[in-house]
Amino acid sequence: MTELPPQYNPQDVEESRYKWWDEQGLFHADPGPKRTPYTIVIPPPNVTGILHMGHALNNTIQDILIRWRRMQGFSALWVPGTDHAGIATQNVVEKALAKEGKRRQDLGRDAFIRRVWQWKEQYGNTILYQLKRLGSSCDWRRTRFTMDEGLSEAVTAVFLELYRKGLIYRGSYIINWCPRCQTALADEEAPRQQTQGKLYHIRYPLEGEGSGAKGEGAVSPPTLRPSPAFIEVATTRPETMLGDTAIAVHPKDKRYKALIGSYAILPIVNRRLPIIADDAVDREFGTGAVKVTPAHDPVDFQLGRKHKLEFINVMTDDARMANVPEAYKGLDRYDCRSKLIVDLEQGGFLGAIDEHAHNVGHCYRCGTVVEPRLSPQWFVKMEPLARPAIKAVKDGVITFHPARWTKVYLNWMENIQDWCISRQIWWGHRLPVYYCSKCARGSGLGARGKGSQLPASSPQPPAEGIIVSKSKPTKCPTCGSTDLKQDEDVLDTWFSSWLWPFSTLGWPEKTKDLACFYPTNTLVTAQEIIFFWVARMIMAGYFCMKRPPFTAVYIHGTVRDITGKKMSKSLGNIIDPLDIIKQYGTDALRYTLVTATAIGQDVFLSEERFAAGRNFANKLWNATRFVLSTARGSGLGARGSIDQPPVPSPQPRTLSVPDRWILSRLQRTIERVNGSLEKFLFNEAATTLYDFLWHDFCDWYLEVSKIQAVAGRQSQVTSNRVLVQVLETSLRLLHPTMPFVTEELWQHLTRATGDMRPATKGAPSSIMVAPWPKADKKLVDAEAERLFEQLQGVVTAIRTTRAELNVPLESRPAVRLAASQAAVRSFFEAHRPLLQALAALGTVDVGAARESPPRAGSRRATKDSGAGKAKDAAAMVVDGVEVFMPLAGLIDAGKERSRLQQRVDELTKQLSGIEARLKDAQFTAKAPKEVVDQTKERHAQIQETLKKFSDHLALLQSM
RNA sequence: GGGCGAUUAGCUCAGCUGGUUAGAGCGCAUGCCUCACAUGCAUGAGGUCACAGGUUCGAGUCCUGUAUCGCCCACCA
Repeated sequence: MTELPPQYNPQDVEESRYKWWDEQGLFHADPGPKRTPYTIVIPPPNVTGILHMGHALNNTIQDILIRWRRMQGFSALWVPGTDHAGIATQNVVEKALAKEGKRRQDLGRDAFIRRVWQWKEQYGNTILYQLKRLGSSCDWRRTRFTMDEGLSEAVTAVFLELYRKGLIYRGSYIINWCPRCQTALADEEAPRQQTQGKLYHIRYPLEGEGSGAKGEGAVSPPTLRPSPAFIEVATTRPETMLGDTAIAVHPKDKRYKALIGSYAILPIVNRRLPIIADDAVDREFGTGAVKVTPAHDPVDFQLGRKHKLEFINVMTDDARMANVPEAYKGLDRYDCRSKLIVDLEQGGFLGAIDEHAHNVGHCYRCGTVVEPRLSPQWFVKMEPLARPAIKAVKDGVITFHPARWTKVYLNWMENIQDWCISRQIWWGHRLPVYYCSKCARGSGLGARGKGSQLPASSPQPPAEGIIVSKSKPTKCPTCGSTDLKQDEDVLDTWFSSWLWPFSTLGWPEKTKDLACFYPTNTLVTAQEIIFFWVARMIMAGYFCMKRPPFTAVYIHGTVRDITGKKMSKSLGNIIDPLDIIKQYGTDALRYTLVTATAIGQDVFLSEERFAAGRNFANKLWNATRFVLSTARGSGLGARGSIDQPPVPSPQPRTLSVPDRWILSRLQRTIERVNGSLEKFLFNEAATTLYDFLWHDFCDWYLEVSKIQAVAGRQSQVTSNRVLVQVLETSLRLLHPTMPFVTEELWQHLTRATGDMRPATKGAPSSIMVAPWPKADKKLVDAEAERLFEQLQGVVTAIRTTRAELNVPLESRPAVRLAASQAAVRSFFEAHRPLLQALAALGTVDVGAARESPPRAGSRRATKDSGAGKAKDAAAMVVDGVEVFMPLAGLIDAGKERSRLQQRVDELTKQLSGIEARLKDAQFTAKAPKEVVDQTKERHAQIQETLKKFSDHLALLQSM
């Protein structure tokens, strides 16, 4: 056994230890009937991902759960993998291409896709390597990618099945369109920028109010003398008025109430526009009346659907006017705007023009103002899918932690919108949809974005010429034509990740893995993707598997910097987990992340906090060094001294009070850690162990053991056994949180003491598969805890006084202790050497408490002067003068008793009062039912509390 | 506008179903290189638990309101 260096250096152990775990196959889980499965699927990071603190927190939590369950004996499987992340990945590769001066169009679709795969092979596993640095114990043999063959098959299978059941349909949708790049943009690709614009007020004459307009197409050219009876609307984009098909007002708006249901006339075009009512209209803004252009505005689009309005597309791909009166045809959108302003002015339709700042989407690539645009897309009808997913959560089949997310989830699910699943990019799962050019001729289906005017909003019977098929059909089933083209679009990234919990286990094949590990147990993720991912997985789980994908969802907080901002590159406030690992070690990173976050609360991080984790690891390292050295010194090494694995309990009769105390504290720690982990209170589990190990074990027990070691052979051996047992057990408890340092120390400790053999023959001996500690109720020892606390109280009191009086260590003052309890007195007498050593004292006399403490010559009197009562106190002789000090711990025992007694008395009295009232027939007969119920409830409550207090009191009195 | 969260020591935060004297880490002060650890040990200072009401024998904890900060969603036509 090599000597451990006095400082823990994580760099020396982490990478090689991880490799060893992996080589030993410790991350692998086999499906089998022998053990209960416990499964987690990773939220697949983007292949383009670079590890950030969010990942670090997310994966640390998953790893804690999986390591904990693995040690508990579950067949614990953590499925890793990555997401193809359509747009993000395509962008990365496009950027690389741009450096060569090429665009993806220059390569063509197939070559570009090949290029993306190349990129993926080369860089796509970066994030997975980084997860390994975190210590994640994923089963890497099962690593999946959302565009794997198997997963792609799953995607197609689901699409086909949804289509067969009428849950997939084609319809129109508003997308962001860049007229310059000629491409559709995702919302995140069209960031909104504060822009100074103008708000134009336009007057629409009311029909039948004596204006020139008397109905559709009745007046042409537009009248130059509008009636004073008009409705005024406001817009920032006047050119879109050419596509208006309604005017909307708020249903409760008094100004317009009378107009609802009547019509206005669209100036210039002279179209009849119904005046409709909708809550979405803001009465305060502008004039309170809104022009509705369903084909050119997202909100208007929704209104258009809801009120079944006409959708008129008035622009071409490059944002020139089309489908409009001759005078405007072909004009650029801004030229059209200028011309319209002039024409409206001339026609007397123009009201005020106000300055107006608003947020406008701009193309992330060229900065052009994007144009919302109607476009044919594919949708999933969600409502039928949502029903079982709502029920599962309402029935508690799936639970959210913290519970408050349940409401958020249900609220969204109950108002669910259909899901637009088609994306106009190249990287992704291509839609299994084919068009027959012959059948589809003239319907415009093959051509995207040429001003489609079909506002389908519900499932439609399969249109002619559309074939949904697993692979390309040889000919059109309707007309027999062989001229078939696959849809150009790919599916939304989430369309593959919503299948993740079962597609990674082999679905649609019926695999052993699927039978064993599905449904999974816990899903760990952040709040941002509850809708995108969590909700959809639940729906897919019920649709495909008829069972929930998981039973618990743990939502952790967002990692923020110290000022509360989200960490992001552009803000420059990133703390890179890999830097922290390098500087402080992985365990420090994990410990700090976990302790920094209470359940579901956001995490605020500053770099200094990681030092605490590093220090803790180092503390453990040195505690183990000490325990090893004593084990060697007492001949405990080279096995034999400890007989039965895991670690036998030392013989109770040889145990001292401190031995019993630390063992008792250990049992409580085990229970607390278990309870915390069950409730997802990872911070509590970690700090419980920190407090126990640092303060109870190192600060007190370790020091005590040094003294016990010199007291005699027997106590030395016992003490060493206890040291080994407590430390070894604690390391196991801490392993899920701090895997590396615990494994390292556990290896040294078990090898030196020879007490740990693999549970299964032939299995590698690793803390990863060592049994999870169980609390031994027999070792819970309230008496020992009480007595040792007395000792701590005395030692602390003496140390405090010494510090205040500046008594140097070398001068070892004599002390007289006065204790009122006989048990405490005999304990002190038996542990005199302990007191002497821990408080650096000379002689220690123990006597009964006196009626009143002597005052003569005292420099420091007790503040408390409850004369006549026995006082627990200590008198220390400093420079020939006796200094008296109250013993806080001892006095409190008495104080607490009387306080408790008082409470018990109070409660008893109250209880009998309530009982009397409940027995009173008049009360129960006459009082309202709720009052009686309330009284009963109160009765039960007090009874429970009383019992708690009485038990505590009885315990105190028994000592 | 809708929803949610927070407000506890100088700083960053714990405090689960109400019940001993409200805790930790960092920082600060004092004394210690005590043979596991100076990434350490001992001791200490520092809190009207945002504010105002209420429920209760008892409130940091539960209820109502106010103020401030923050997040998510929708969005100013």
